[in-house]
Amino acid sequence: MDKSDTYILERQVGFVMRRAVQRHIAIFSALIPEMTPTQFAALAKLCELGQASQNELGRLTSMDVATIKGVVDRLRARELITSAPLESDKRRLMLAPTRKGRAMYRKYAAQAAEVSRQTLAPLDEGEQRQLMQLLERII
Amino acid sequence: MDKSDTYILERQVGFVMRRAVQRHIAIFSALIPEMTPTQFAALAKLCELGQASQNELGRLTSMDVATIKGVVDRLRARELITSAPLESDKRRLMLAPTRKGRAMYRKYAAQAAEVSRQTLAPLDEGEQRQLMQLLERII
DNA sequence: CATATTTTGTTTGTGTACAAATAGACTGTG
DNA sequence: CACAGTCTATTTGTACACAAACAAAATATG
Repeated sequence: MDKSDTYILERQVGFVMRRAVQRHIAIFSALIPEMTPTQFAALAKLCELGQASQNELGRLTSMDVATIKGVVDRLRARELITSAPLESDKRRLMLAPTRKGRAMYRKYAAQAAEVSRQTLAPLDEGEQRQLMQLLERII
Repeated sequence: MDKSDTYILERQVGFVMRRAVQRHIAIFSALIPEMTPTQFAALAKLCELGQASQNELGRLTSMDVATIKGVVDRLRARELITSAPLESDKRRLMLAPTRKGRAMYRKYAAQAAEVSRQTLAPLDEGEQRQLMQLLERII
């Protein structure tokens, strides 16, 4: 039995990425316990755009239709965003941040950047850039 | 408003890693539709160990107690593993792969390695090693 | 114009992932 | 021995994540 054809869980990208994501989420929820990374991503993107349909927002935040629906429902329940059917295209549900949602985004944007900083803290600046570039290429 | 203090979702490690994991899982389920990455990880580790308690297996595969329970339940339902309380310590639930479970692991170990290969395919060998090393340091 | 196709959103079902509460079994220390 | 603290497993509740099936609205194409 050659060692090279042994499957070693700890050396698989999927396993290592899953653990890195776990650590990232732990850092996020320590710094921003008020919402999840996913919710913040959706809110941030919607604040950046001003408004967007649910489908559009899902595509831009890499969430499928069922996932974005749940996230939007929870953000709306907390009155961070509003939703209304579009007159000119009744299929589409237009979303926009509320005043409260924009305030929430402004309040935590700096913290969210700090989450990224802490996640990457074990690496020096060059390594951080490298990691980001490599990750972007395997998306 | 300085561009440098703008929060850009696409440049956050968490977001990029989440997308990379999504792609990885898509590759995995295309190559191994029979089980999930998590289930395969637990089965692989258990085959490597021969046997382990549920708690131990959870720690070694980075799954918390509730998560590993669900995974174990599903693997047992498919008769890929067995479980039995340990005589010498009645708190512990000892797990072991069944013959069928070991066969399943052998059958898909090469495919699972191929999943890692395809996930990293956009990178050359040096870059692949680099990415793995950088990821391991932010765990 | 008529209808085939596409787009958007919803619903249902399954599978991670984690927090918090609970219960039973073990261990250590007085 | 007693019992406080720890360990293992279970349960409940919430939140992604995705597949598949569905309905309604819009668009394309003949």
